[in-house]
Amino acid sequence: MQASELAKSHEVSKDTLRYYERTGLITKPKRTSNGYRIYGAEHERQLKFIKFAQSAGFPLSKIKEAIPFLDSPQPNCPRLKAAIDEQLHAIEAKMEELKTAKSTLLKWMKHNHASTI
Amino acid sequence: MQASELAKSHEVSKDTLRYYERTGLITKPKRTSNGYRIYGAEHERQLKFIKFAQSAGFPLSKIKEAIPFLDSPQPNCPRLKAAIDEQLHAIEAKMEELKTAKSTLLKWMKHNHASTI
DNA sequence: ATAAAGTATGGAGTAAGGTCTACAGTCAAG
DNA sequence: CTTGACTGTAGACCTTACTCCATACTTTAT
Repeated sequence: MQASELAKSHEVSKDTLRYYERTGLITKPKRTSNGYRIYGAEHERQLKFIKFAQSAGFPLSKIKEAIPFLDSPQPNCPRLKAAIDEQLHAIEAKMEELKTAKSTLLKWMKHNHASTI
Repeated sequence: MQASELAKSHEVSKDTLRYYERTGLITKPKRTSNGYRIYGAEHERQLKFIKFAQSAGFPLSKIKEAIPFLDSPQPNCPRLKAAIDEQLHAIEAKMEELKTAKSTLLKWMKHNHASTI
């Protein structure tokens, strides 16, 4: 698979693919004799994971740490488990924050002036 | 009130105060004869508002637009109301996203490998 | 054969929200 | 009167996650 095909099917730009490669988020693809990158199923898995993890709020730096475990031989990696756990807590915290923000906005909406804050 | 007092009491750095002033987020404070800034209750209100609005997810650019209405003579500003409404929707959307991310993480936690994604 | 489209490279630029540096004037204490 | 803490300035730098640029080679289509 060439760059543009992978890019299109995963809704990223070719630049982003190169960026992910540079920063070690995805593994370096093999090249054709002319130097063109050849991507495979491995890269699709990685991209899928990256997109999910991003939507779950992980920064790329954290995602990068997890990538090696993606096709890990040991399925019950405790480090990965810990990372997930940590992120679950982060998500809960963020949801609490949003709830608070929401109720403050609602209160403010009613009174409609800053002293409510 | 001098810079460091305001900075400390509102948990921002003096640099941030200067940054906010430069970018028009807070009003320019008067100066003593030697050039030192003198902050007042006005600035405290502004900082309080900025911090709240940030926690509600507003970017500084949006916050800046709202600052003039903070002590607005018209209490029912429709533009402000619209902005709040918009942000409320953004918050709801974000919460939905988080819920999805959370349930995916939980599923993943059970199966504990990437194919779950 | 030639042009359009695809790929490659290193490096610069962007946006947001600060943070830091270097240099200088000012004020309170010993 | 000097030392140290505080204040000021302009402007460079930081982090994150890209995005764009100039330039150049290859492949595909007409």
